[in-house]
Amino acid sequence: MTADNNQTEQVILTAAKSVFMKRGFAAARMQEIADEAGINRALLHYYFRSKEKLFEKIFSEAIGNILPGVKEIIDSDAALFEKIEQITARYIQFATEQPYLPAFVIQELNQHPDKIQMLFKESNNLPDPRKLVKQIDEEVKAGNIIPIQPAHLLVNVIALCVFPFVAKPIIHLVFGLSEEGFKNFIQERKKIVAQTIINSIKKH
Amino acid sequence: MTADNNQTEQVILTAAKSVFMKRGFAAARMQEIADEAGINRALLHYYFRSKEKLFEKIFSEAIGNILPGVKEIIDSDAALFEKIEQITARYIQFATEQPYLPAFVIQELNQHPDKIQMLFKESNNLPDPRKLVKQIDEEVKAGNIIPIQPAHLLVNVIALCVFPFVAKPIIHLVFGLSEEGFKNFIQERKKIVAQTIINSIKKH
DNA sequence: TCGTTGTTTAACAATTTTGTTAAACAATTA
DNA sequence: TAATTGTTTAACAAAATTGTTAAACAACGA
Repeated sequence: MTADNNQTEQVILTAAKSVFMKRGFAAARMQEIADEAGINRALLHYYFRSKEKLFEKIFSEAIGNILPGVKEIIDSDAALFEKIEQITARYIQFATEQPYLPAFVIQELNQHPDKIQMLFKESNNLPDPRKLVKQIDEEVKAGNIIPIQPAHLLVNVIALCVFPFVAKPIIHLVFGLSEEGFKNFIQERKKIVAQTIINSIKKH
Repeated sequence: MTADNNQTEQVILTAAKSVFMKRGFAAARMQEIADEAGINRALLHYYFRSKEKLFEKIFSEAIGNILPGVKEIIDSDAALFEKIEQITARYIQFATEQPYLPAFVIQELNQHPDKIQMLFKESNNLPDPRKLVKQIDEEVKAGNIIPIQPAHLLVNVIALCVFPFVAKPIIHLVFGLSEEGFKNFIQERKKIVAQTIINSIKKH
């Protein structure tokens, strides 16, 4: 042997993640994964029997990566505006580190909703929005924010965080941004998203 | 012959659009398109030589369908808040009628940015945001709205409109919505998105 | 009625992709 | 040093998919 068991397994997983996220399941090629891992296809199947199995591992890992952080914030005892700031900061930071991930998850989710929903449920980290929903409802009743349905507020938060990553090529195209310009744009959003959301629900 | 030239061509295009949008280019199968069109694969190639050619036709048609409307609003002389209301209403209406389209465009755009950007440019309907950008800058200078960079404001608008369609399966999952419930949720957003955006830039 | 055009059927070629296998080899461990 | 485990090579089997072709047929217009 050249490297130990665990090391190549990790190399393969890293390569597989990269290729699956760039291409999506259907367009991903085992050969490309092998190349990117610096090994051959035979060894790929030696470690992970099939493309499907490899994919499931990657996908589970990916969502296991996002969900706990969101769950933690949602369940915390922080005040609403604070939570919004935490969620946006965390989400944008995360997507900055793994820019292909949101589009990848969404893509596969749209193509095999049932299968993917299973993987989500199996992860046992699906955030339960009920506590946060209640918190929002109470802020509304207390008159601290304008009346808004919690579901819409939450979708607004996630939308503003995630969408720019998903629509990156369009943003490049429409605003004529360079790679550098896009990075800068994203950094700005760390402040702007929370501010936008909070302004939108503050009482005037 | 059974139907005239133009009729089957249209039937094929409709089927192809449906399949490409559900599956994306890589996962779409010529057989499925033929089935959905109620014809056979041979005839598919008789009309459109290859999968690629068929795809390009579908994609060009799809963007040719979105862009003019947005362009029209952007270039109009309406006041800013009015424009925001028009854009959101139009966008959500459009995505309601073609719910797979946003995810589809985004997916292909992420997978072949160069090729797809070409198709966008060829369409000659790429909205030029400069006029709207100027309008926003002026509203800021006039003190009518809080200071915000136009690019962020525009991205916010599109994000709030489009994201729910792209993330439909997640929304179903997290909020436990039925198909009916989702439709309802979208209808609510027609009002909420414009309101959210306008609140977020109004002076307090 | 004849020719044209659209259409189906069925078979098939070509290509791509996934997955398997056997043989040889390398490095580590007992 | 011998057994084990990881790894490569290369060839190949199997399946899926795209694209082509020839033959027959149906409908319509000239």
